[in-house]
Amino acid sequence: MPAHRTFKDALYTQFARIGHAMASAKRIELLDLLGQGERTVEMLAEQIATPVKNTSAHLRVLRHARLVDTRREGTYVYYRLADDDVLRLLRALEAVGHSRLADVQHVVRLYLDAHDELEPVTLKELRRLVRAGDVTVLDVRPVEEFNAGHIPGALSIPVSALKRRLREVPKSREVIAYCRGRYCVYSLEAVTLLRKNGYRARRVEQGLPDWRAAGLPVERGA
Amino acid sequence: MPAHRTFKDALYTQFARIGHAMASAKRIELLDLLGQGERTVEMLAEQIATPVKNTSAHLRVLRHARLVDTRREGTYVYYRLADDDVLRLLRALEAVGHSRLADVQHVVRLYLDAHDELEPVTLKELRRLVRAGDVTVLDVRPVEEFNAGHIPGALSIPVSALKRRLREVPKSREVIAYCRGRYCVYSLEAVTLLRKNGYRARRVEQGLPDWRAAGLPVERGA
DNA sequence: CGGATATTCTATAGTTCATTGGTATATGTG
DNA sequence: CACATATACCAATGAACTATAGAATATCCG
Repeated sequence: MPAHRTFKDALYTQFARIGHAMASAKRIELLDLLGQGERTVEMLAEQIATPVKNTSAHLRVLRHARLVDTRREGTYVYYRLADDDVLRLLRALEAVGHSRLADVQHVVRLYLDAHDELEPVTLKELRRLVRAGDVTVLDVRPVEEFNAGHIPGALSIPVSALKRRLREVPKSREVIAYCRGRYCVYSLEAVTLLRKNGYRARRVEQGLPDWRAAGLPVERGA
Repeated sequence: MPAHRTFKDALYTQFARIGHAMASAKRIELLDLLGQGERTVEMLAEQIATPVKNTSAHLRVLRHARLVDTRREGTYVYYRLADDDVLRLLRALEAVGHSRLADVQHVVRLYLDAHDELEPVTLKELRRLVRAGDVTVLDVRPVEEFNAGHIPGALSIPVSALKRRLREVPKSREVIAYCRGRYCVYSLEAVTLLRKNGYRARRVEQGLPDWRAAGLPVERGA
């Protein structure tokens, strides 16, 4: 076998390891969650609705492919994406899936677009609206995620509490809700609820990880 | 099971199909080759040193994931990347691999960097040099690839014929050799040969697909 | 139409992977 | 130090995948 063949095989085998790490639905979901910020195994297991044991095994595969890193704090192990390249890779994967796989479009249309007649707000537009200051930006993710980082000036009301805390949202201005990203349903539910109660409301198509990746400022804490 | 779980499972399963398509060394190599331009099954089989039968099977997986499309011409079937998003995905994968996998760095260093003491030329720099017009740009890929698209003004001498046709390269100016991309060894061999014969020569780190992807002009034909 | 070429489909054996039960390790607490 | 908690490792099983041989299809050419 010629030397350059050995080289190529070795090289592409390494790249294939990464492909393999992303060849499972649960693992992609894990990466997507970790795009939000670091999480413990337990939190991840709950969010992907999978036993801790399996989650741990999947995380091991991801760690082996060097897509995630860990940090220990007491008895908890926190996982996070290894670096920004990984998020870019994930987004590239989703872009291909979204544009090429008819099934993705079908699934998304079924669950998201159906409830979302109004054109969603783009990041660019959101940024402009935030600067102009004449909208209420509503972060509907769980409070911990809000605290870990959010769009400056955003109001935090998790979607689970929105109905109860509706009075905190001023009715005079348009509400722009955001959550984790393109495939997150929280902001969708929020917009549906708000409109039902007479608000003008739209959702942002992308999420906080994209806002951060675009180099826009992120605020921390309550 | 809650509805949103069904949705997520369906969605991430679709994305995992793409991951799976990229979970094999041969398939990534195929994608990399197709990044150069369209190819028949036979050509691809030869280049990845794999029986046509197996190559066809791998291509089927790629087609199923909608990463490649085909076109028939007589008895030949030409494969090509489905769209530019796929090339971006491939590059994102390589970027992660390159930055995160120690093995990749090791392999690359062994075969490429060792011969390449001089800093390789970046695309941006190459563009400037081309405009200034004081270098010879040398395309060392096979003639068919050159004809399918090349950097305007480039001289075409496949690396296999370079030794024999050395006199066609003017010695007065620096030579910048390019080929398929970061992991292509042609330009490396060319630079080694040129230097041995008293030329000032460097290689471009990226390749024609990257040049094209950057929106720079491509010339066709001989 | 018949033969030749390029490619794909079908079937199968060998291999790899996800899942899961059992067990081990690491850290904190009393 | 014993014990509880969170996580990781090991092993066995069944499912899924790869490589490959043989048959089938599609197209061209005369």
